[in-house]
This record gives sequence, structure tokens and C-alpha cells, in this order.
Amino acid sequence: MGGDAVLPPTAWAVLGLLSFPGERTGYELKKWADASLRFFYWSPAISQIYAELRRLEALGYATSRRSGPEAPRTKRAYAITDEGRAALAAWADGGRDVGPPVLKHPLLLRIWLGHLTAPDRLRDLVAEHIAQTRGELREARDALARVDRSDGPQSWSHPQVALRWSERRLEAEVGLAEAMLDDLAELEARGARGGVDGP
Amino acid sequence: MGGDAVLPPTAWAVLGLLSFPGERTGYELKKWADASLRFFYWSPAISQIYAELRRLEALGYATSRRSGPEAPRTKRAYAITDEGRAALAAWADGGRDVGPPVLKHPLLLRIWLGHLTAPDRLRDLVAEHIAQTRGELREARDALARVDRSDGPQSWSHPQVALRWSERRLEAEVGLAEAMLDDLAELEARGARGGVDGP
DNA sequence: AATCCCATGTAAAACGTTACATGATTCT
DNA sequence: AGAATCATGTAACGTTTTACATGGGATT
Repeated sequence: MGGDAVLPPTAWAVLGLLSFPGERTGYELKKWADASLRFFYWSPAISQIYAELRRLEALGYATSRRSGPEAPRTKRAYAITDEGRAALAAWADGGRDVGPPVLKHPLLLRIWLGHLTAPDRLRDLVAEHIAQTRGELREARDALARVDRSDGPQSWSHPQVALRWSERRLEAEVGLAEAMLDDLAELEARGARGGVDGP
Repeated sequence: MGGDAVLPPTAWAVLGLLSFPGERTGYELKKWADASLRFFYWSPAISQIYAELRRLEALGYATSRRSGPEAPRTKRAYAITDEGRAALAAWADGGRDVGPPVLKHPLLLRIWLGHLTAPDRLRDLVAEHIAQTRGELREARDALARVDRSDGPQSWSHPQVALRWSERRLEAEVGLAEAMLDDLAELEARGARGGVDGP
């Protein structure tokens, strides 16, 4: 089958999930993506994971087997094939340019349109974001702790690096939001005194 | 027309672009999005901007007029209507939750799969990303400088806050990548000495 | 005259989500 | 026995991108 296929990043991400030792079901993949992939590269919908797994299998990059009887809707575990591993390695190694990171930050969209919103509403939104981010930070640290413990073979050292990056990133995100809170406060102070310029 | 419509964030972003003083063509909107929106909320394809503008006009949230004769494919400038402004304000003010930021970072996907890639290839990728990010940082600062200069009315103070956030964010992104470079180097050092544990 | 940038638009395809339907397994 | 969670899959829909077609105006 396909010696080299053009696939969306999501397909490679799912194949990447499969590239770590062991067999996994789509359901398990989804949980894993929620717990780690999503910190630096979003977690696809479960239905999409199933779709990608079917595509990967059609390409010969993965195989599946049912644990029990050949009945529909019973557990199906996937494993990467040698071909899949080769294709993934070629993708990982190929292309000088990996493509720019994409950030969609709804909060910033709101801030940007801040002239339409009450100042304290805006502050609340930012505060809520900080709380949310702290929650994510805890989860990222949990994930990191799990990887640290499960060590042994070196296959997990790169996910570890990715999670460390995610941890720092979330810390930075909190700092960024706090700085923005200050900016907003300053804006209000200036606004309250009336003019565009200082007193 | 539509007293309250459910629209994707992109539609609100385009309407937001229109909510600042002046008329603009789709083409100008695209350039503006590239120069500022994209730092915190990605820049839609030009064809999508045209599509959103048509939808916004159909909803009565925007109006358009042709500068010259009523010929096809001539310049068409859009402006927001009062209804549009009201709808945008309602959207900006509504909904406690703004939705989580989404980050898709292809570089991190590669790092995460680092066991498939040569270590120095990985380093190159990160170095390239740092260079790229520094370029973005320059652009963000240019955008900020333009906004700073064009001041006067206060409508630009919130975009200014958003751009300041973006500037800091990009600075943080560089720091994050540098820290990851260190992690990678440490990994290699440990790997070169063989074991999973220290000396 | 050729080229580049401005400018608008269509069509097809891919991507991705939501909602729904279905049933097995495990825990209380 | 009932509930929660595990588990797979389909269908419909909306979003977004890519490629393409078209042509005016300005610059070299």
C-alpha cells in the first residue's frame, strides 16, 4: 500500500500515538490525547480518531484485531505496522519547514474588541481565564508526573520534553494574563481621568 | 433582519474588523488581519473573508457600496451597521465562558515524536522556529508601533493591549524554545552516556 | 509590454464537530 | 438490577482551505 501518502497532521498525530509501545483502542487513544497531546496540539474528536484509524489501516500503516468474537461494536485494538513506522519517520524527518504554530485565543478576540464591553466584565473574563489556565497547569503537571514515574525505556523522554514545554507554556500564559490585567487597569485609570494623555 | 444569530467566531472577528472607524474592502480586511488579528486569533483565507462579508450583509450587520460603476469584480467597500454593532456588542458581552484557547504547534508534535528523528535534526527544527518567531516578533512590534502612532481616539487602545500581549507572548515563545533546546541537549548527553539514569 | 499588486469571486474538496444509535463491561 | 463507563460507529452539518478564473490599475 501507499509508499508515501499526504495526510493531515491529525492523521500523523494519531499514528504517532500508536508509535509508542503497545496496542490501543480508539477510545484509549482519545483519553491519552486529552491527557497529553492536547497541551501542545489539540485533541481530535473521538469520531475523528476512529475515522483516522480506519484510514491508517486502509493505508497499511496500522493493523487492528478484535479481542473477542468478530461481532460489530466490540473492542478493537490497533497497532502500528513497520510500514506505518517508516512512513511516520519519513514524515517526522521530512520537510525543512514544519509549519507555523496556530493560536486561536477567543479571550484575546474579546479584549481586542474591548471598546464594546464593560471594563469589569473584561477583567472577569481574564480572571476566569487565569483560573482555567491554572487548572490546565495542574493537569499538565499530573501528566508529567505520570510520565516521569513510568520511565524505564527511553521512548518516553521526548513526550517528557513536550510536557515540560507545555508546563512552562502554561506558566507563561498565566503571567501573560496577569500582565494584561495590569494593562487593562492602567487603561481604565487613564480613561477615568478623561483624556488620552496623562494628567 | 436577524435580531440574534449564531455565528462562528470568524464571522464575529470579521465584523470586529469592521467595527473600527472607516470603510474597508475585503482585500484590506485580509491585510489587516494578517498584520494584527493573526497574532492572537489567526487570519482567515481571503475567500472566507468575502464569504463572511456576504453573510454579514445578508444579516443586515454590514452594508456595502461600490466605488465606481456597478460592474462585477470592482472594488466593494463594507461598513458596519447599527444593527451589526449591537449584535457584536451583545456577542462580546454575552456568555460567561469565551471558550478555551486552541494551540496547534506542529513543532511540538515533532518533538513529541522525537524518538523517530535524528537529534541534530530536531535541534535544527527548534533553531529554525526561534528564528521564525523572532521575525514574527519584529512584525508584532511594527504593528504595535503603527497603532501607537495612529492614536488619538481611544478605539485603538484595546487592540493595543492585544498587541502588547502578543509581543510578550512571542518573547515567551522564544524563551520556551530556548529552554527546550537545553532539555534536548541534556537528553542527548544522558543518551550518549548510555543509561536512563545519571552517571 | 510585461509584471506586480489590487480586487473579487466560484467550486470542489477536505477537515472536523455534534448528535445520535448501539451495545458490552464493570462497579455498587 | 441499575448506573457508570467503556467502546464503536454513522450521518449530517458547518467550516475552512485550495485552486482556479477574471480583470483593472500602476510600475518598470
